[in-house]
Amino acid sequence: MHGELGPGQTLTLRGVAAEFDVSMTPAREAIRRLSAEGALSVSSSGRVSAPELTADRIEELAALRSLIEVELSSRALPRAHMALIERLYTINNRISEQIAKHDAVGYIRANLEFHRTLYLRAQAPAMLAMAETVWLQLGPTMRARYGKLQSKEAPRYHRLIMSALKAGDEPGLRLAVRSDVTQGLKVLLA
Amino acid sequence: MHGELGPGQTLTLRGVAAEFDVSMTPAREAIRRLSAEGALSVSSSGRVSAPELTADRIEELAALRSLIEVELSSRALPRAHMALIERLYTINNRISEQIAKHDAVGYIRANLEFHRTLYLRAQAPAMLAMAETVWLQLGPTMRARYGKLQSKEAPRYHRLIMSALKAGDEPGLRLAVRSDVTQGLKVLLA
DNA sequence: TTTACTGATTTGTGATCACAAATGGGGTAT
DNA sequence: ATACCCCATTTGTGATCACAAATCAGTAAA
Repeated sequence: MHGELGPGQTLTLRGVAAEFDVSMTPAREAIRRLSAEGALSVSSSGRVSAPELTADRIEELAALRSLIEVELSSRALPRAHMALIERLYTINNRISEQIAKHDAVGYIRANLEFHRTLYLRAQAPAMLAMAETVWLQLGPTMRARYGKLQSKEAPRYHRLIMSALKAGDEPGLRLAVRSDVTQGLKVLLA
Repeated sequence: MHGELGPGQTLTLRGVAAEFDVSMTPAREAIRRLSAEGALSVSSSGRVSAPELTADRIEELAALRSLIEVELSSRALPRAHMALIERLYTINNRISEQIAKHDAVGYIRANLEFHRTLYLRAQAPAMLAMAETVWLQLGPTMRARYGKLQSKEAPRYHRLIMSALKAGDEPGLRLAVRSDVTQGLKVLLA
């Protein structure tokens, strides 16, 4: 999810088992679970690797993000009080720090935390799980793109999201979230 | 997905292994994979069962169905030619037959085939997989409800879906699909 | 009748192993 | 230089096992 694996990077059962100092059995379960969510792809011979997404699939996943996350933000809006918005500001500053450090994994992690913090307020665990499944699938690709990008500014639409939250402006919030996702898509397809 | 398991019904590794005449290992992988998708829930002690959904969660899953399936139908519309629509008619008749036979599992299966046939045309595998994950989670609950319902008529909105397809009417199609899902939700919460 | 306890049984977990298939590299022939 | 082939090694799969925890039934006490 955080882009610790690049697209196409392969994993072996014994490798993962050794890395976490367990036997093959738990490693196998973890890998199979991630494959079931589409986070890892298995070749016909059973070998597992981080997925290399086609442009079509990236577009699909971005469309899913948009559908689900707009709904999540909309459901979070009535429950969003000031403490939450301040927390979002803090996280947003952390995002800028990670960008300054050129830390791709840190950037992705902080960016997702921004979104998750907002969506947790929606009290919609099934939807949040769906959104996270999508993030999981996009992780390796995001890392590959953001790793190459130098000196990107902090996500422009995050400020719009926060001010729409503060104003209780639902249409504005929906638009801001959709724009943020779309902007992310543009980066991935650039 | 088809409601062969009722809500709360428990599964054991050794039970599934014996049922399919394999060892515990493949049974475990299958069960863990289904748990990862939310199709089975695991208790804190690791025991697995078909999920018993709360009303809140059912509403969430129905909202997800609506979001994703409306989008899928919309993407399928430009590619839907006459042969597809005729196929939908055939499946819809099969649905009526299953209702007449009071076969809950057969009804669910045919109903999902109707939707899947349409959505396959969208050429959006990631979205379809998401929709199927939702169906998977709703399976046991649907069976429990439809099993009790006697003499239900065939889904009213399927005809609307087909005529909107024939007319190339996108807003009408979106509305018809949303109505069909909403109608299904009403049955589940009744 | 209900509650509490206890021992037999069931059950998930992690580990290990044998085996077949796939992979990858080095050498040979064209 | 390229394509092909062959063999050592890696890798996933399914099976089995030991063990601890949880579950369940049956009994006894209140």
